[in-house]
Order: sequence, then structure tokens, then C-alpha cells
Amino acid sequence: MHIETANRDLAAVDVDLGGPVNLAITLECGQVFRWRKTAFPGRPDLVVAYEGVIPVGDGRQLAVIVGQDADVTSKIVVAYEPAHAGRATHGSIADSLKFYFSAQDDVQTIEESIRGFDSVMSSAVEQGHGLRLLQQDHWECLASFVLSINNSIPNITRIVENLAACLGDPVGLGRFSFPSPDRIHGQESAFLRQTKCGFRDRYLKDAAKRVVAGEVDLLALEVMPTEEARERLMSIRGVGPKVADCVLLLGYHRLEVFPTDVWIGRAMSRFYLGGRAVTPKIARDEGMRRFGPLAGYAQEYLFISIRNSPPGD
DNA sequence: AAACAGGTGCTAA
DNA sequence: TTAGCACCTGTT
Repeated sequence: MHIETANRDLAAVDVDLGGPVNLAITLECGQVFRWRKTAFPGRPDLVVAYEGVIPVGDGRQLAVIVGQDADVTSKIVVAYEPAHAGRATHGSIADSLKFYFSAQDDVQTIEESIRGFDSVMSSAVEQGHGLRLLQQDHWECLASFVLSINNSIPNITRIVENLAACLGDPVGLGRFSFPSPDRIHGQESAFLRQTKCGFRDRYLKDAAKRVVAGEVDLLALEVMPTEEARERLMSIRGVGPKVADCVLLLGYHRLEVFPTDVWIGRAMSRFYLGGRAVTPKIARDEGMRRFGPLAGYAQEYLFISIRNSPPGD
């Protein structure tokens, strides 16, 4: 398919993920920081649309617009600028999207299983229906969650976008790639501060340095046992238990991990630990024990649920 | 405009 | 082992 608009030439491809997807929930739940709400050009029927940047193989990135109609189905439509697609073909771009959106996850079954735990999770799944845990680029995920330390989602988004604009390459739609570790490692701290990353500049640089030096081999982590990979990630300054768990879940699709931030801590305390204040470690252990191999999805539903109705509301 | 939100590293008990 | 503090930016 082909779309002509006033100032750009877009190609479009339909993608079926084989199970429900809700783009708004998936792209705005805080697992990823590169997507913005937009209008899908020439397709007023696609009332939900987001513009972002995804990996398309060989370390290349491409700006895309993804859209869906008002219903939560398994179908999305993807548009991109062919001029920026490089060697990626129509078909390979569709495949890249299937991978990114974890088409291999049977989310229908996952939702049913987690619903079955109790009324808390049943309500949480209802609110998060169509959520998909993504499979993001390893480095972008690691860097993004280093930037998430003691920071809010709008702020993280702003910094990531600044980094791309300052140090990335054009990937279409006026967007820029997320800069590689060596690009970031080469920058002065004073320069990085311009992106508003604040005190996280040295953490970001340490992460970049360790990756460039091969001391943290992001590809090798793929085949490492989760606990070992976690320890390796935590050897980076600025990567503690929460950031490591986010990278394992969202960059390596280790669905058994249960990242525990203050919100999840509150949720676990309120719903499962008798309301008493608990350490993040206790909350995490309880989450992993309860939800086992589905802990990652459970965590995200819980996050959506607790943020919809915070304690003391 | 002062208070607040948010993980991690570091130092002190 | 853990408690308490500093770190930066943006919002209320």
C-alpha cells in the first residue's frame, strides 16, 4: 500500500500480531520512551496512532507510525518513509514489528491466566487489556532505564529525545536514531548535561564505556541465566536492582522478573502484604513467588492498575 | 515559591 | 545489614 501526503511519501503495511494489542496501553505504560501520539496520515479510520523509532535489523533504526482502529484487535497498520528504509524490505519491516511487539507471546492466554489469580489481578488485567511487553533494543533499553533513575516518565522521554536529536542519525519522519554507546561514550559530561540528564550523565557514560569496552557484552546477556545477567548489569554504576530488572524484562524479555519501583512496592504492600511498609526486595520476592513465569506481565498490569487508582485516592 | 517525586551510591551507624 | 542523605529537573 502507498500513501501520498502533502509533504512526504509513505509506504504502509498491515501487521497481524496474532493476539490482542492496545497501542495506547502498550506504548504509554512507561516501558518505552520513544512514542508520541499522532494522527495516521490519510487514514482517519485509524483513530489511535503513534509515531516512534524501532530497530529493523543490522543495528539500523527506522521511524514508523503505527495505528489501529477503535477496537482492540490483533491488527495494526504501519507506515514509514521508504527513502529511509535502507535494505529493509516491506516484509522485513513487518517482521521487525512482529518481533518488537512480541507477536510470539500468547497474550490472550497470558491475560486469562493472570485474571485467574484473584480479583485484584482480574481488575488489573481488565484495565491493561491489550498490553504487550515489547522487545526493545538492548542498548536503548539499558540507557533509557539508567536515565529513569529518580526521574519521571515525561522527563525521561524528553532526555531520550534530546539525546537522539543531538547524537542520532536521521531515520525518517523528522526523527533520529537512539545514539550508539560509542557515540555517547565520546561526549563530554558537560555536553550530555545539555540533554537535561542531570547527575545521570556519569551513569550513562559508565554504561556506554562498559559496553564499548566489552566488559558488559549485551549480546552475550541474551544466553546468560537471568540471575547472572542481572549481576553483570548491576556491575554498571547507576544500575541497581530496579534498573537491572527493567532491562531484563523489557530488553531481554525475561518474563519471570518483577521490577519493583515505588508504585509496585505500594501495590504489593496494599494488596498482598497486609498494608505494611516493605522493602523493595520483599515486594519483588513476593511478586516473583506469586506470579512465577508470568511475573513480568503481572507487574505491568499491576502498575497500570495502581496508577489508575493510587492509594489514598 | 517551597515542597515534592523518583532509584542508586556512598557513608555512617 | 541497613538508615539516611545527596543527586537534577520539572511540576504543583
